[in-house]
Amino acid sequence: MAAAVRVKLAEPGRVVADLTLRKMLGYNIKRAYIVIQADLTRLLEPFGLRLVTFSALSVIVDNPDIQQSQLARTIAIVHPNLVAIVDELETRQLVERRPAPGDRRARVLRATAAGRRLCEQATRQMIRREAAYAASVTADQREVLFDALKAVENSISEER
Amino acid sequence: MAAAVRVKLAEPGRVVADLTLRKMLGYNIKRAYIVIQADLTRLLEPFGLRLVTFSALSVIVDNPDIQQSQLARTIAIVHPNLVAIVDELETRQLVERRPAPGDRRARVLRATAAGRRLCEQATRQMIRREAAYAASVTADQREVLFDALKAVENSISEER
DNA sequence: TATTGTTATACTCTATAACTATA
DNA sequence: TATAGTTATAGAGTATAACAATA
Repeated sequence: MAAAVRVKLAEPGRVVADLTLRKMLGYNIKRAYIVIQADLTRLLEPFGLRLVTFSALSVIVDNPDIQQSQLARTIAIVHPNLVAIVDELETRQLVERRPAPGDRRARVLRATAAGRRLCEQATRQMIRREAAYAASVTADQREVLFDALKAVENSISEER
Repeated sequence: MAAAVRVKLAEPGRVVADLTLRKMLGYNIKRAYIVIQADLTRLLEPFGLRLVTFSALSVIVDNPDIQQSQLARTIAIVHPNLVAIVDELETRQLVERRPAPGDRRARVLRATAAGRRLCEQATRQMIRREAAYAASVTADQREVLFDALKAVENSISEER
């Protein structure tokens, strides 16, 4: 006669696990994103930058005289939300809005010397922080990680 | 005599790139997370589930009689926010709140038959969708991706 | 008719403070 | 004194609609 199977319930102290979820990329990437995002947000705080303002500044530095609409598309935010971001950077005199030559609707963005300097400092810190993440994986793994993230991102984006 | 270097500006049509940002894990993971998250949210819509309600349901199914506080810690959300999530699942009769034996403060969560069924169906769809992502990377790359994400997540979490 | 920049607005997600009832 | 569940609330982040100016 078979003994009754006793289902193990969740008492305090019992190990509770998200085993099913951990098999899914969506869940793993969310968990990793949350901690990285919090970590980098903290890192940028002394510079008075948020992740989005840093991203915007970085792209402006790399692409002098970029239009706001181009910037919005590049960093994947809807254009109404970019206004406050550029306002913030402009108020701190890190970037300038100038009339776009040849299109009187548009305005082009250019980083000031102070903006370029701040961006450089922040970027240096970010790279250093990233190196700390990389310490937990090999160089090969890091490369695969980057390539796989982009491949997945593109495979989904291209569908719609 | 050297010709004056003409800086290429951002005209409409010019390729604008986030090259500096793309060297950073934080940026790549954010971009990938956004598209995956949107994709999976769409997938769960027909089930009447959001990503977080699906996560909660999945952990409850896997851990019968888990306490709310344990669940909150497991899926990394602060406990006040779990209340509405469990309310939602309970209203739809996917889970039940029961008094916790031995601790009259606590309540334990158990999935109903309907909850288990819905979770199973949703999980099957999620796994199928994940397989589509996996098609853009090799099996080896997928494994490295998962391991690297967890390694990075843990390397940051352990610091604080 | 479409696009650029803008304002206003709403909705989701996440975080904190504070309460109650128990331990 | 600390913990479990709860309520209320506030702050990010993100999305849509609608407008003026211009293409």
